[in-house]
Amino acid sequence: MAAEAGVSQATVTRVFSSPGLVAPDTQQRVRDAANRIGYVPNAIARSLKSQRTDIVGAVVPTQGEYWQSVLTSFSRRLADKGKQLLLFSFADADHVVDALDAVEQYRLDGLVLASSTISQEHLVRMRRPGPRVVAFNQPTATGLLPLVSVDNEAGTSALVEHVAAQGVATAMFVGGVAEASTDQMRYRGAAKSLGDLGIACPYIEAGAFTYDAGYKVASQISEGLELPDVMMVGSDEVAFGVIDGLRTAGVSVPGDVLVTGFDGLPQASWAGYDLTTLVQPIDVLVDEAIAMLLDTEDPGERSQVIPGTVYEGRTTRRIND
Amino acid sequence: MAAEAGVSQATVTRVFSSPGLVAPDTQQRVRDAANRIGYVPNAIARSLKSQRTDIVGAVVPTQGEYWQSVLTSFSRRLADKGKQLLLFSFADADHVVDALDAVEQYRLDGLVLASSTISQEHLVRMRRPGPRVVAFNQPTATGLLPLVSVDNEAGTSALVEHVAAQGVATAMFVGGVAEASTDQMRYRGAAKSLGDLGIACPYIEAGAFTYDAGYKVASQISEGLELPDVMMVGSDEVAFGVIDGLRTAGVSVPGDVLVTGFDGLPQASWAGYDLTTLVQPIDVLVDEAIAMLLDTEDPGERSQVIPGTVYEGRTTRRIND
DNA sequence: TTGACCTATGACTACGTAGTCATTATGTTC
DNA sequence: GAACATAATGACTACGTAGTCATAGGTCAA
Repeated sequence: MAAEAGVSQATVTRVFSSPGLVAPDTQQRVRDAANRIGYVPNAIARSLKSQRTDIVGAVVPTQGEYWQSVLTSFSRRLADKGKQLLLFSFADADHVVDALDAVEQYRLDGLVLASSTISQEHLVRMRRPGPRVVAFNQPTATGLLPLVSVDNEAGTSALVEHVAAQGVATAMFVGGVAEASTDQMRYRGAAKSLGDLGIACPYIEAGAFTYDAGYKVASQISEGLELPDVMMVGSDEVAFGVIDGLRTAGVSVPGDVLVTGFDGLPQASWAGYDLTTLVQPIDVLVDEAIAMLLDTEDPGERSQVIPGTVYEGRTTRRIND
Repeated sequence: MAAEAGVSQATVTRVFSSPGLVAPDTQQRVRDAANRIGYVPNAIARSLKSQRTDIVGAVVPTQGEYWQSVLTSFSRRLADKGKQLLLFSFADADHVVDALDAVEQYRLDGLVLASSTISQEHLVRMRRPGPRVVAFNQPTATGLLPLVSVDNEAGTSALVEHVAAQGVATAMFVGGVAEASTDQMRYRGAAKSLGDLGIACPYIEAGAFTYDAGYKVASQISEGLELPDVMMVGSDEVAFGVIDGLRTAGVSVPGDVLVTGFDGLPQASWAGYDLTTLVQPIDVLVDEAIAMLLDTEDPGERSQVIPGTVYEGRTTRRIND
């Protein structure tokens, strides 16, 4: 390439990385030559030399509407900053290790660990010098890694407050996976706030954060016939299943049972469900996470817990109009 | 690192890339040293030298349930093969160029162009020596790039066949974006097959491949009061909006109008919708695309058009039981 | 015992860039 | 016009690996 343009390699580099240092006509000569032979700067070589890849890694589970929207948000925000997103996904917890192994080989500018099912052991392992690491919506990481999370506990509390205003006497919490730290926080917020009102809140585990799991649980519960006034579900996706399960069993939502979700997925506001839920400000969370990864100023291991907002849908509206 | 283990750099490399060539005890010595000082092979340097990154790029729009599931599928399949996925996403067509620019700098092992809105001009630009490129579900690319796609035209034909069996006299096609090549193919299949039955099929453009666009269109149409027997919608996501829009306006689906979708999203089989749709075998499409990218054997610019299957949901069931 | 052969390892170079330093040409000041 | 600052460029090296070639020792059969 340098030969083609009749200049030194150093000048070629300058044209593409600091054009201000090269005379206009030389610059033109180099660019012409580049177009002629299809030269494009090699990001791999640049990364090797500069020790910066301009790539941020994300370890994310392959399933779940919520994670997909988080991923989308990350991708978009990073693109705005000229960074790329390298995706390490894993189907089940066993494969997390594979993903983490791969992560270390690439010298990423930063790494996002998003998933409520990464074990503490694995989290600790990522606490090392080198690229910044941020845990995303993963309360387990508290104290182990810098963390960005929605305020799960306050979230379900706020939902309880809203639901209580509709007048309820009995309640139930439908979680996804009991081991998940988000699930625990959300249940705690609900149980505590309901307890303050003198309402008990049994925990039922759906078994997964999926529509099917919610559907199945709702079917079983509606067979048992002891329906509570409100079912607080740990995630929107599960809540959709719960609603459909109840309705299929002939139970009216919100006529017979109120239902709340958590996450604020786009589908929550779809007319078919119009689910009352705690909306996570995903873009805010993501921006915060990116800032923590890339801000060279502040190397502090601060963590951020950001509040969500309650979306009041039809699934908690007592008076049908 | 070599010094720490008391061996040459070449031996260190061998331990991590071709362990068979190193004596067991030497190997142990190297691994111990690596653990001691936290050494991990540098994928950047390896890529520079070997001219292989083990990374496949994907240019995908940031929005749309369908693309998200495609992305998920790619990520998972690639991980199985020890490859990583570098995500280049773009919000609107203007940003595609930025993504393509970035793509060229990284020497990727392959590139997937997934989006029905990348212009032919941009597609042609990617026709260059170097990494393999595959267009995904993007009929525009026919003849320009190797293509993997579901058979859009045959898909809507199959849907017509199913719908016709329910007995319909009038029809309508609700597309997302008229310029999108997938939209065109799908409409063509529907119009042709309906035409064979002597049924006209006007095209209505929702304006976007979104729930909201579908909802809005359905609201407007139901105000006009000239509802057809069946509304064939160009994508599931739009179809959900159409269904909710109709139902909100007091129109029964499938009582008054039958509705079909296209894509086969997970939500299609949710009890709330149970949408009749053309299910794309995404994993098959993705596997095929990956094979085309990575198979060193067959350098042919073959293209693959893969048939989908009709899922018969409640939205086309005439007799309510 | 000797040559053929295999195993385990080291020495060396290239991959394409960025950064440091050196060099030359071009002004600029008194 | 001498001394000096500035702009534009080249030469050179290191980043960490993979692949090629060379070397040292060991095994085996004739």
